[in-house]
Amino acid sequence: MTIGPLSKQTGCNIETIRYYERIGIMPPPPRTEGGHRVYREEHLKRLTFIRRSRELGFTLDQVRNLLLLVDGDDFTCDEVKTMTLDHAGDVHRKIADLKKLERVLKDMVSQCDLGDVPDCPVIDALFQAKAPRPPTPPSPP
Amino acid sequence: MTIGPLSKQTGCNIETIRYYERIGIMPPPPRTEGGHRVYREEHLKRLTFIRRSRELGFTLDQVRNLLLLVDGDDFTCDEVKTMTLDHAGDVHRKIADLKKLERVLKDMVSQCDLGDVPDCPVIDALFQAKAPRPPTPPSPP
DNA sequence: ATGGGACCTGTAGTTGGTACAGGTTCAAGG
DNA sequence: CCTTGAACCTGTACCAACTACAGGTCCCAT
Repeated sequence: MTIGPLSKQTGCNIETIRYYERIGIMPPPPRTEGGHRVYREEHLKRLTFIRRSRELGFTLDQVRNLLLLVDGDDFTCDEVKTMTLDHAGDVHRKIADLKKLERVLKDMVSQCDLGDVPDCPVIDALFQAKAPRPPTPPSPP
Repeated sequence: MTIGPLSKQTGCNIETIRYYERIGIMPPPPRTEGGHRVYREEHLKRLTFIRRSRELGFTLDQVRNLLLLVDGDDFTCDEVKTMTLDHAGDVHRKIADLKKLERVLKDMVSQCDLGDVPDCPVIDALFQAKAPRPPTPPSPP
């Protein structure tokens, strides 16, 4: 299998495959006389693993670690589980952050819908450092 | 105000401020005889705007557009609202994607907890291209 | 033998900054 | 007035994770 078919089967760009080889995450495959890369089943498996991990949001560094575990046959399921849970935690935090963001964006826009506002409330909000609406006005003195 | 105080007041790195100037998103401020940048209130306002927009996840390109609207005094609140809603949509989609991701990661890990499994289910799942559990069989058309 | 598609290497660009190195200026204390 | 050292200057290189060429070579079907 040359690089084209491998690309098609994995959905991974040709340039990306060569990139993965350059950074040492894919092993350099044997070549034809003329220098074309020739891949076999094992490469397909490995690249699938990498792509799938990337899709799941693991960084290339994390993928490298996962591959180390896979390559040495001494890995414990527990190490893998820990890495995955760590990553799940990251994802969870990112979701929370984005939800806050969405809240703020929608709050800003909702000001636009009140009609009868003088300036653009979104722009106004952007000119404020932090806290577009002050966190509930100070309780009556 | 020199760049140091501006940095402190906005929470924006000095190098980042100079970077913003280089890419033309902050105007080049006047200088002292010796070449030090001297900022005034208007720069503080603008940089605050940029930082706040970035915190809310607008790309620098989007910020550039927002600033164009702000700079020309002919902007309509509606344009701003549209941009913000577009961005909110992006954020919404990202949240949905990440939730799916979290689901998959947790599902993989939960296989580990069933005890009595032969190999590492996470690694096994990663070797599968897409759909660790096939997505509910094709519904009839 | 030839045409053209697939492949090769190497370099540069993307986004949004950060990190130096190596040199200059400013302002306060002596 | 002079010295010191903090703050500032420019320019370049680096990060992730690719992508996009340019300019050249190879493979194989006709």
